[in-house]
Amino acid sequence: MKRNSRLSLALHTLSHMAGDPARVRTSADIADHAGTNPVVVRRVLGRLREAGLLLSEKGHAGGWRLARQPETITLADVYVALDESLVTSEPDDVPCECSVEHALHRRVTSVMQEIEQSLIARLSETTISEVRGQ
Amino acid sequence: MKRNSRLSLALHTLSHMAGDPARVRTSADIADHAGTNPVVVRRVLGRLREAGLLLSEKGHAGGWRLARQPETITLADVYVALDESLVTSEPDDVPCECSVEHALHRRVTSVMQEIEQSLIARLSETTISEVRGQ
DNA sequence: GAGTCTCGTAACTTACGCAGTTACTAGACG
DNA sequence: CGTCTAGTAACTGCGTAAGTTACGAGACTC
Repeated sequence: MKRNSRLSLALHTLSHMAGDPARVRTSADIADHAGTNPVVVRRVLGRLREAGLLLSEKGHAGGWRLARQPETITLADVYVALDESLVTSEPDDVPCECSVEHALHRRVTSVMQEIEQSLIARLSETTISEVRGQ
Repeated sequence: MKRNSRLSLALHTLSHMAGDPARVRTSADIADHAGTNPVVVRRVLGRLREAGLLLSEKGHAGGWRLARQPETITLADVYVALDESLVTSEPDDVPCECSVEHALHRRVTSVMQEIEQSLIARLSETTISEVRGQ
């Protein structure tokens, strides 16, 4: 995918965790299963920890585990935690005097934001537990 | 923006054309107004020509103009013509044996496609003529 | 306390896409 | 024939993200 590399890794990992919440996994284990690098895993999962979805512990027997019951974590929680966005809401950095461009930008941005809300609403209908059962 | 650079250029140009459909514009004129390069303009508008939205003519007094009445061209037509896509529908190139990943991929792709259809439906409610009037 | 295991993070490399640019060809007009 | 335009190939530059290496900070075992 494109921007969904992080999202795929996060969802994949959390879905597995939902199947065995007690198990603590190291970033090396996760990276191995996902076919990537431990540092990449820590970068991505670090965002989920900041969002309160995961806990991480250093040292012997340390690693990653869910911070909440898997039934309470939705795909939307993960999407939002990773700051994924369709709109990219740039701060209108171009000081354009063209009224057509302004009107257009407002229109498109408005539709995009509405669609993004629909996406989040749809993603929030599925929890990371439910995905496993397909 | 990110992937919306082409879309912005296309919509901006077509909105102006909607205000004066008879006028033929050169890629140099368009590039100048949009703050970009004639080759970039031809690349982007070329896609719209392939989609039947624009006509282009070479030679003296040549240039670009609308192929249809501006009232019949919607923002969705432009979006689709540019092959914009939220899903990026990769052909599942990873031969992953992990059932969790498969279930996840199906679920996310399904939601994304549904959302993309909503986006196109919303964009099709506005024509390039209407944008001018705000 | 020494050794080991883990996360946290900085710094660098690599890959990729896209805008921009240059330069050329192909038509169209006068 | 000269010029004006689009069409297109080829290259550069830039930004983003993944991958990699390296090291520091805690936490546990002995």
